[in-house]
Amino acid sequence: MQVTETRKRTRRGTQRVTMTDVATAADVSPSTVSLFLRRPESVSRHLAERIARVIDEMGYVPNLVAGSLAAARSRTVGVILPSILNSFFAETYNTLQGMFQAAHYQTLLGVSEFSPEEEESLIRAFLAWSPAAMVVTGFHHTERTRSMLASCGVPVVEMWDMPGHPGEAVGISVGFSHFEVGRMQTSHLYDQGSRKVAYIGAAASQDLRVRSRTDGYEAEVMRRGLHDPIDFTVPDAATTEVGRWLIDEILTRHPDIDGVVCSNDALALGVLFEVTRRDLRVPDDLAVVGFGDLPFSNSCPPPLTTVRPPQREIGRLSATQILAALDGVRVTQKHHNLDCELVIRGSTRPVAKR
Amino acid sequence: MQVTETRKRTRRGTQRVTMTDVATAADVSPSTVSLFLRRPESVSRHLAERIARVIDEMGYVPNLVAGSLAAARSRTVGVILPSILNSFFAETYNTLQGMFQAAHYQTLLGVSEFSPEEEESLIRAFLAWSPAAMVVTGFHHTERTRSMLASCGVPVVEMWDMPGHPGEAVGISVGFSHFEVGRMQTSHLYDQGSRKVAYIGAAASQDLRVRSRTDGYEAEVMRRGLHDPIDFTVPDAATTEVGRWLIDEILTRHPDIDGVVCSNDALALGVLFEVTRRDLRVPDDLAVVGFGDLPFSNSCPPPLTTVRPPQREIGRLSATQILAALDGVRVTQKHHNLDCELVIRGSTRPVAKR
DNA sequence: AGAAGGGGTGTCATCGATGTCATGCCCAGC
DNA sequence: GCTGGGCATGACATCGATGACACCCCTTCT
Repeated sequence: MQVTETRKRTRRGTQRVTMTDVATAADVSPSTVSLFLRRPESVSRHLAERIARVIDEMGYVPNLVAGSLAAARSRTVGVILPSILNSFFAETYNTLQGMFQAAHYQTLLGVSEFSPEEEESLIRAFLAWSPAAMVVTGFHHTERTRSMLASCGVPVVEMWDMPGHPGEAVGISVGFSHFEVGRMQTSHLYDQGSRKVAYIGAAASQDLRVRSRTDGYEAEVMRRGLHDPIDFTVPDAATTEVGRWLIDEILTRHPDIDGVVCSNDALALGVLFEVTRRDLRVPDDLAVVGFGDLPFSNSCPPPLTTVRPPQREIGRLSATQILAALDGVRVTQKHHNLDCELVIRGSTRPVAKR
Repeated sequence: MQVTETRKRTRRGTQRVTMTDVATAADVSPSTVSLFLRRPESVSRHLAERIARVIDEMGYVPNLVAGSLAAARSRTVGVILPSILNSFFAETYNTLQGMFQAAHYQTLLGVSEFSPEEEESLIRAFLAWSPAAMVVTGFHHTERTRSMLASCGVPVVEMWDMPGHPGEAVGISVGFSHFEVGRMQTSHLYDQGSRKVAYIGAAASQDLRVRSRTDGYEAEVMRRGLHDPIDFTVPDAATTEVGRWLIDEILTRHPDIDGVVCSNDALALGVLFEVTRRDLRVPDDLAVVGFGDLPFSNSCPPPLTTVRPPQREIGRLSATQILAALDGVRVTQKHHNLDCELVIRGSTRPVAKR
């Protein structure tokens, strides 16, 4: 019967295999193991093979907590999204995650539910983990968030928006002009024949980007000068249900509108549903333009004309900027403004012209 | 001109305010500060106030990395979801996050894109951070994932499914029977008058839960014995577009079906769109039942009959179980099977009966 | 042949907390 | 007035890595 090793049981101590265990087993020093893990090419082939074999045999998993403490940084990138309820940011997130993973950084996701306070608490929590970088959505932060981000000493990207004035962005910005989106949506409706265009929006109380799009709408309406802006924007979440309800309200009060701009494709879908119920024809009686190009937008009857944000490109560029900064490359351009694409489909294109 | 303090610059050393700095400023020992942060009630009021003030003044942020290393665990819970593209899991995640936050645990989200290998890599990364607990989706893991989860020594919850046989679950399970969902969907169609019911599904190659629902469908079809099962399930993502395409295929090959079960409401929406285009009436010519009760399901024409999974309850119960385990409560029940609700709406209820 | 150079490996202090245990203080009880 | 107990506080070793630097040994150049 084997005597149980009376290893000097310190107060703590896990069963975990440590780097020292590996080093002992491979008959090298812990530094060599550490070096092997970080820069395998600077360890001789001979030892590298032996260490690799021992690591595999012992099932060694490096303790990132200890590593991060010693190095005062981690291979972790914090990402904050406002919501995962709609698929708006999903593509961007997937791109970010993919690129960071390829560079051996781990992505951690926090969801702020559009609340700057919640965002602050998430960022505080992330920073306590000494991340290598942070990616946040938009510029709408609390004062404390701004100062934390400004002073944390890691690269920060604010994505999905474009700074309206200098100093609005804390870090690098990667996004597009929501004002321009609103203008583009509205302009397109006039161009294809609408003469009285209304706007419906949702979630504006929380999402300042919706507000910018509305501003773009109003500017374009004023420029055309055919009528006063008609803006029905509510603080509720942007759902199909709310879209139905809003268009219902608008059609009751302004039965003569012949075009509607929606802050979100989910709302636009609700508009299509309600308009169908009322036996109006789209786009002949009412042209509809949305924003987001959500998964259903191409398959509803009629397919939805919409503005497609550069979701993937935002992710790609954000990750590129951060990885460059982490590699010590000096930032040449702090703000990256991308273009959105107007995807013209059946909801604004008269059937005759198809 | 003030002489720069020639503090003995150790090789590393951040500008960060440490607990020792706070202790010095408050004229107490670091242990007391630590104790105050972890159990404020066991520090005298007098000191507590002083420490709190100093912490606030100095803007001290505890270094969770150091804390986790010392404690060999962290106040972090890792959650793995298969996807954030659809809003399926969003409600569950929000509930989890909310409950963990209330208990001062931080939630970290990883997205596996339905890939067991990707899941393994995420779990490996999370475990390297010594989380307090793990929440994963389903039972479809790699062998290494299973052994990592089994041996990591923290509470593990597998959610959104029900073990089909003992040993399928590694940890605590919180979910429902997808087989039963498929059965329920199918049975409802027969009950409301359908005589030939087809099944359309997507993402089944990755998502075994879809497979279980299909099995439920087939079992019910066999039980009724009116016809052979008609199953069109494809590996593509479950989008509206795919739904249109699948129902198109089915109606071409089996024009006589009068009911269709969809593995997902997004597919069902595509079915409604395509059926509308073909001038068929729902539910009179074709009854449709979906799964998920997505945000649009109540507002499309006609509103979609669907099976609503207990999203929030899954989150609530998972968090409760984990928090109990972390509090040292012995687990009394390892498997929690919840019920889904059949939400009957216009897509299966004949208009006459309304 | 001796000096210079350089790649590979080991030593050791250190990162910033935690948790155990010792200590000191205060007060009640006899 | 002395003892004992309980509670608040402090000292100190420790968690598992990293990274600066020392060192060794072998090659190459003069």
